[in-house]
Amino acid sequence: MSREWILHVDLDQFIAAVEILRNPELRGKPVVVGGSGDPAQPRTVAATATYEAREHGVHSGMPLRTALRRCPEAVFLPSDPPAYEAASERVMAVLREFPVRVEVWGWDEAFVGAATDDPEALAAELQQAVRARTELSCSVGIGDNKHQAKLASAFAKPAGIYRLTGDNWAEVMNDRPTDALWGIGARISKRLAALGLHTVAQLAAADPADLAGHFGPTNGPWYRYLALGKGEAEVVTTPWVARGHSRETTFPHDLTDRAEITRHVTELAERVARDAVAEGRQVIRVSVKVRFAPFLTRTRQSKLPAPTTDAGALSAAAVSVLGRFDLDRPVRLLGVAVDYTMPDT
DNA sequence: TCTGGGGTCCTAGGACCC
DNA sequence: TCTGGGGTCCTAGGACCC
Repeated sequence: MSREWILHVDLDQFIAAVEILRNPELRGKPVVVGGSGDPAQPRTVAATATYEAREHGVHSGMPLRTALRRCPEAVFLPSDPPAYEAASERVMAVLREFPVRVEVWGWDEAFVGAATDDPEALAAELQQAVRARTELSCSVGIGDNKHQAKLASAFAKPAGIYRLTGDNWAEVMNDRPTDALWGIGARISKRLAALGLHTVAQLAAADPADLAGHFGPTNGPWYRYLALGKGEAEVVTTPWVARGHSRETTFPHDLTDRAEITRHVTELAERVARDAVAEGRQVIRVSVKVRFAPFLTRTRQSKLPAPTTDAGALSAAAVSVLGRFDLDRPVRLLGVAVDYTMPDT
């Protein structure tokens, strides 16, 4: 008797795997990918590191200069988003050939909805097809909903299959810390711990009204739902409509000259305008982000009088918003973000 | 370890209006 | 008149995720 399952397909070491596919000599070596690939460049971090590099204490998010210190023999490669995008599309195309529903969740992940009486067999077929057609390895999690399937794929790594459902949720998850849940990070986990809620089981047993008082009417009760193993179970196959778009730059060295800062904001706004035109979207709000040295981030935003994609109008708006900052400290990052008008609203 | 870039969603507070 | 309450819009910031 077949029923609905949610599978989470997670490509293993995706970025590194794509790089190794292009250059097989990298296989088995410590490889670090990030930025322009120059480990001497300050303020650049690793997007990913292979297991061989991780053995030296290198991990994603680590500054490249630190990675170089820890693993001088590592191969440093520049990040190449178009290559990852192309590889990702090949994988998603393989998944779509099955009689399933596919919801793409970033470059290296997808949720798959399927009616089957043997989800493990389907998972194995997906893995084999992806490997045969793209030479990429993936892990597959099986669940009643996206939350369970997502956690399950992490337990399946590398290249495995794992089932996490209401049947084994408590047994597998109850004693884990709250940040094991998908949607609870270090900050919330710490605040929960301060309330005496350290484990998933403790959070599941907490009073929803109490949680609402501490974390808001939506978030508080939602954290408890996560701890109970609940989650979204609908696989949406229609393409995602982006809410907005942004461009930002961290400068290798701080900016102090006002004219130079204004010039960079103008350029970022023009890039965002080109992106909006390319995506065929109208802009309704413009935000400017300034990160001051050493690491203080501030944003200012402004709703436009009317939707537009005009580069001149967007840069003028961004520069006007920039004028509301006190630029009395060195600047390490500038960003321009826009919100799009949404169809049917 | 001196901390990227690109997203999404939620919350809180003030303005404004009735 | 010195003062209520609700609804909505806008802004700034925080948290999370890949």
